[in-house]
Amino acid sequence: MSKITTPQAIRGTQDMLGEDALRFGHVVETFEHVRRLYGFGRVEVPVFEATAVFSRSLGETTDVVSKEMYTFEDRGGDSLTLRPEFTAGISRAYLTNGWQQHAPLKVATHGPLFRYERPQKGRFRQFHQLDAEVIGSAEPAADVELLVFADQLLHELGVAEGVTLTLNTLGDQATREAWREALIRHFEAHRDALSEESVDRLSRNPLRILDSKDPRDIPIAAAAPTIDDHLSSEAGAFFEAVTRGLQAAGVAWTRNPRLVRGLDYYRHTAFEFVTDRLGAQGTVLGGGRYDGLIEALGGPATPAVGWAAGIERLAMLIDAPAPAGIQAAIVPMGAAAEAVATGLLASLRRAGIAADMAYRGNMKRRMQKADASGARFAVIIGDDEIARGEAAVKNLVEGSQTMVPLDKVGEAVSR
RNA sequence: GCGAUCGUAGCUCAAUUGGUUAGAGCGCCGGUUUGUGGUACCGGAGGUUGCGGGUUCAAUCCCCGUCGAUCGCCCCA
Repeated sequence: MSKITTPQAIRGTQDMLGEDALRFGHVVETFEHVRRLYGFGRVEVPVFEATAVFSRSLGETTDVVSKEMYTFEDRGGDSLTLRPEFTAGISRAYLTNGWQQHAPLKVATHGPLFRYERPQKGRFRQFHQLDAEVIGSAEPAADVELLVFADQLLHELGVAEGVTLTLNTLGDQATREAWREALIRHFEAHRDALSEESVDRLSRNPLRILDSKDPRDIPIAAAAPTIDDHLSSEAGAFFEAVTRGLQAAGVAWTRNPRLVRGLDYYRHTAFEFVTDRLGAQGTVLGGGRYDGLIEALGGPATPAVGWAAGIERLAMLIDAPAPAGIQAAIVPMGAAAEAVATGLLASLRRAGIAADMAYRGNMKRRMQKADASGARFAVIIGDDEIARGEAAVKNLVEGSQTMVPLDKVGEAVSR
């Protein structure tokens, strides 16, 4: 007889219980609350899509597509991919459902995402994000609203301290191309002094040299031409409008001219809320304007802007939420009392009172569980109480105990 | 894909330069107390030291491999 080996969890997945689950839930609940304040409707999209949804939006040749997506064939031979981000799926839904009629569409969602990466601090293969998008508006006011939303979320989570909003503009298409060419010229001139990785980046993704961590690259990146030298007047005015909006709303920010996005469809605003409290994974919320994406999916030119935030990373930064606790724990003694207690438990819960009862155990055991559950009251029912139509209600905080008619227990434990 | 560190009870950790029966706290179960929790005391269950191989009279400890975890690099939509 061979021993059955327990299958292990997949690398980079997490199981959460207790405090971890509380933290996660608190982040999500706070997001749901704030998103309503800003008039963002809830949107639900599938966890998997045709691979083309993501490969078109990311560019077919990138490492990201070839190595870092969970892609597989279904039984019909179609290539499917577990979503590595929200934006592409929401954009696809926008097109295939005719949501243009709702433009500008303000939507928010949260849920699991999947990337085939080596796990490290704050980085998992199945991870979870909050997401907010405004699709169909080219106004800088949309960028401002999303940024103020993000800022309020971080404040309500209590993590704004030590988190800074770093902001940049990538300009319009002409700006971006001119800047890119100037950067390549600059780095090409210093090719010999760059790190091996950055020489490689030079041909693959030159903008990324700007945020290299290698000490050899940092002075060269610091001396690189900035986008401001190439900013068209329209793009400059757009950025100006965004920063004025932030000023008016009282949101603090700092300019990071080296904040970039690798993909061509990003235009204008790019931003990241960063902290130094999470090791190498300092970005807690990031996003920007992606005016070119929906066209890349075969749709009409559609301006859009959005952000996403890692739930796990936010959960690591917040203070531990207090466990919920319950109002009343029912402690029956004997079979007759259990029947009465089952009825009382149901009526308390139907009245909106959080109550619980152990499945089994003697009185001592049940009292211990009542205490451990954080209940404020224990409702003790034995044969004596049943005979009198009463229950003994014990205040577990103060230790005092009174007899209460069964139909008044709800009031007694609501104080 | 690469590098560093680490795998001992359900959890957090001990165990002398390699040494004979691998310990403690917490948790769990029971008792002191068959109708009263939190504090206290007593007892109990629970281990192939991740797995496989090697060196040795002897391996939790040293060596090799493998699996896993953590942190970092790469990447970051």
